[in-house]
Amino acid sequence: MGRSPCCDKVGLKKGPWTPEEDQKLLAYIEEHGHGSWRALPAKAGLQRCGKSCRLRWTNYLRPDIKRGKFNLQEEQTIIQLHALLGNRWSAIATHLPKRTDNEIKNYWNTHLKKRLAKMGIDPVTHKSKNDALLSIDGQSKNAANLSHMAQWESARLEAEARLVRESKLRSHSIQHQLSSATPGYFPGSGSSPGSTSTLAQPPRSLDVLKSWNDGWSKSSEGNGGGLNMRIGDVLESPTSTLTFSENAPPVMNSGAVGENSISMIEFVGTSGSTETGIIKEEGEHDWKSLSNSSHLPDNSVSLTSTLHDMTISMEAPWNPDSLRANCDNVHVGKNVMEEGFTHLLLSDSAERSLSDDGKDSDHSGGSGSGSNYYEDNKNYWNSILNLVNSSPSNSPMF
DNA sequence: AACCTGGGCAACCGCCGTCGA
DNA sequence: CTCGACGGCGGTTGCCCAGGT
Repeated sequence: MGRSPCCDKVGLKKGPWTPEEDQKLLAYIEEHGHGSWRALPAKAGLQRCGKSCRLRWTNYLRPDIKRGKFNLQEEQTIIQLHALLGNRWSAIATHLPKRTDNEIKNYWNTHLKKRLAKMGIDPVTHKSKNDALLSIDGQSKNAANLSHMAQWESARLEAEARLVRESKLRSHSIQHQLSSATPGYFPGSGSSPGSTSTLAQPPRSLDVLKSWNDGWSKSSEGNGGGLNMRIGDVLESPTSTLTFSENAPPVMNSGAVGENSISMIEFVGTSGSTETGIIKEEGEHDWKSLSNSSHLPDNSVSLTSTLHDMTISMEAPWNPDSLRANCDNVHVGKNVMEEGFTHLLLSDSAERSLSDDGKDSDHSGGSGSGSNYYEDNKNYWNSILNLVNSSPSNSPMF
């Protein structure tokens, strides 16, 4: 704070880069590596600030960047990871190694966000907007929301742990590469240094973990009873850390859980409501064609990503270490990635789409489709967990 | 042909976390 | 422990261009 902007210096150029500038930057980095970004412009003969050079390099000039249209799988990955991680573009970018966080962010803001909105899905919460209109009794609502929160955070914990592990691995491998490559740039290396944010980058934070712990610590002091958490706080910001009300501990079914421990969340579904959005958009050929080609009765495809209607069973205390170990044991097959994802996101969820008359079905009482819905939900989120637990390099989609 | 408008994207801005002196 | 330098991140801006009027 109070620090002067890096480009305050008079004479430094701003705005679009010229081919000559690109060439200078490229040539310098290829020869010397970027080293200190602040010192680079002078050495490379550029009238730019170091930050501008870094951005130009990471977002445009880097040789391992894949440009052009996002394919369907990339879109799905972005959507699902966004559901987990929120606007943490760099984290999302780690699963799309050839895409920059900036590119993903732009694509989200200009395409995917609008698409989800048109489908009736809140792009922030990834919930159907119809949810807000459904009225259910207070307790079940609280329970559902608590479950929502718990599952959400569980998935995010997994993702966070995954990032920790990946960054460690990357740091390790990069140390190896450093011995044989120019600093800061590894031309021709088989495995790219990753996206913008993956270059030996430590995870940004484990704020979720911390919050969870904090919340749980608080809860241990509380009555451990009701479902009184502040729903809005939890639900409205997938990117935020958790907020627990003073007297409203998250409810864990299990008995005592030690301080600083986290209870394992298990996806145990119940019947419940259906929240859907319907894709009926002209011109969304990829999505639409998929729906047509599969076993769908019509063009209606619902994209259900809710976390409702799950109950959680807190079975055993766990901690970040156990979580990490748990992640290590997860192996995701190619089929899961290729079929499960597409299927779950586009086809599977379509089976619970709304009817064309737009009338939402009433599932509050747990209709006969509830168990299927539960299965779908479980599979959906398991697939996301699989995604975040799979190494990008292992993923067949890359 | 000229003008308007909206979409897409590169780049900038400001804040934050980390690290070393 | 403090402070400054630095890099990274997410939000936002503004330019460019294509399509419409």
